[in-house]
Amino acid sequence: MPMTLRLSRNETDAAEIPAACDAAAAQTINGRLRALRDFSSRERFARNETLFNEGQRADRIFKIISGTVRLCRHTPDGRRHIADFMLPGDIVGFAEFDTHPFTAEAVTDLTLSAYPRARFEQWDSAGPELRAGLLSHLASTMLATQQQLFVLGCRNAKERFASFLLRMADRTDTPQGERLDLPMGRQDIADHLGLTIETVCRVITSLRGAGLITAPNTHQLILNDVAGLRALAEGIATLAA
Amino acid sequence: MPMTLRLSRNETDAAEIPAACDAAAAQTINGRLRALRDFSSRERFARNETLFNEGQRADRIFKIISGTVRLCRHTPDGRRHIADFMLPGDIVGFAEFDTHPFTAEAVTDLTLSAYPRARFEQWDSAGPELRAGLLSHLASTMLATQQQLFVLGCRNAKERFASFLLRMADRTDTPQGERLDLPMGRQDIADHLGLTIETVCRVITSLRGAGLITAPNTHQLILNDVAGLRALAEGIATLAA
DNA sequence: CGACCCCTTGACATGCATCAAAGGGAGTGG
DNA sequence: CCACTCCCTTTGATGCATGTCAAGGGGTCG
Repeated sequence: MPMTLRLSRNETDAAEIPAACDAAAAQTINGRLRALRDFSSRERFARNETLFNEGQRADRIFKIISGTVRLCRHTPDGRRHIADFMLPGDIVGFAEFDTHPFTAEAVTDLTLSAYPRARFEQWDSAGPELRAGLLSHLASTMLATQQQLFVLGCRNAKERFASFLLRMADRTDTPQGERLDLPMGRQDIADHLGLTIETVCRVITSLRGAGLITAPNTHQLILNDVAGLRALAEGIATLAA
Repeated sequence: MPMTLRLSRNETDAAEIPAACDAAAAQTINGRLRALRDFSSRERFARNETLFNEGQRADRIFKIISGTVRLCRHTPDGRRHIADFMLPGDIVGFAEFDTHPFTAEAVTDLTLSAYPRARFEQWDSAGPELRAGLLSHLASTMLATQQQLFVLGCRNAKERFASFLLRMADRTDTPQGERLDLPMGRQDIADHLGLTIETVCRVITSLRGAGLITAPNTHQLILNDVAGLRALAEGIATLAA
């Protein structure tokens, strides 16, 4: 979420509608990217490959087509923090200064489109819609980052994990009872939530014991009780078990 | 830092130079605010007064003239998280959507200028400079938020406090050996760093014991060894004591 | 079938929170 | 000017959530 834009489902969908490819559409972010199609390149990365490293020059904008990316930073002594995961439709690398503030790695096999940033930022042709779209996206990215800050600042392990699940379900439009895909491993989740892998495992066990979730397999969870999870995430409820 | 803009020292200073009040200056953020002078109001708040509450309509932009503001959120069960402190020169309320995502309270007695947001956002007259200025400020705000996320995600109490001190010293241009003003109380620092007030006190005691800092009084600290503090903050060094 | 990798669980350690109480410092009233 | 009071800070004693260390367990790929 930091330094990146996340497109709302609506806009992403709209971007796929050919009819939207007119002059007005070029004034949205996705419209602008579409206008740069001829300058873009489709690329693939294998699991755990690096898209770019922290400090590297940020001259391209990436739009995730399929797969998941993690944005992470490292401490000199080897600890890792995952600022956020980027899902299909998300855009990486737009809001940075000239260098990337984090490393981007493929969590799964990955397909993306890369656009030259310099062209994207030729503002001369940018209309008020694009400007509004950019500010609005920056604001929502900001909001998400601030939310995560709140989570790390105030909440315990179960609350953090519940927040994470709810956000993932929300981002992927997964309703209660459906299988929620978690493409990242436990260690990634732990590094995102400021916990250890063992604690994440224990929390999952505990939530499963409470009936809030079901775990068909390692990378899929079913949220049985979204309201309960929300109560847990908000700190309204505590888990007896 | 979240949802807010922080002006670099340079720009703040430039804003005070009358000669800068020409057409070009109206294309910077501070220039734009100055152009709205006639619509602005100077206001004062006493210590602990509330500027606005979370969820309240965000129709004004505030520029801190003197004093300190805390931006905070509360959990339903009473825990509090301070996203950031706003210092003189900082701007609050710019990057939000239509409602404030947090509560703003006066840490100390406070003077500020309030500007109508609607007028600020009449983009018709905005040139490329203002646009660049806005994006650049959003990006740096974002960077700071992400940095704080990293701190809360990866670091222990001493490291967090050292990071906090270094950032405060940096924001206030306080060099090593000079008194660093900490207008906020220990509880505020604790809520900002995701710690308890007792832990903050113990950390201070510990850093003082190590000679890294001196504490002339509660609201002033002297950083005796910025390099040492930086090593601590980065996780390179540990404190023996 | 075996090896590897990741996940899970258990036992133990510890950093920080919690609970409790004493120690300033600033403002107020005598 | 001093004493009182209130609020905040500091320190101490103890407990708990989470980290650390260690040992299986299960799925996947060759």
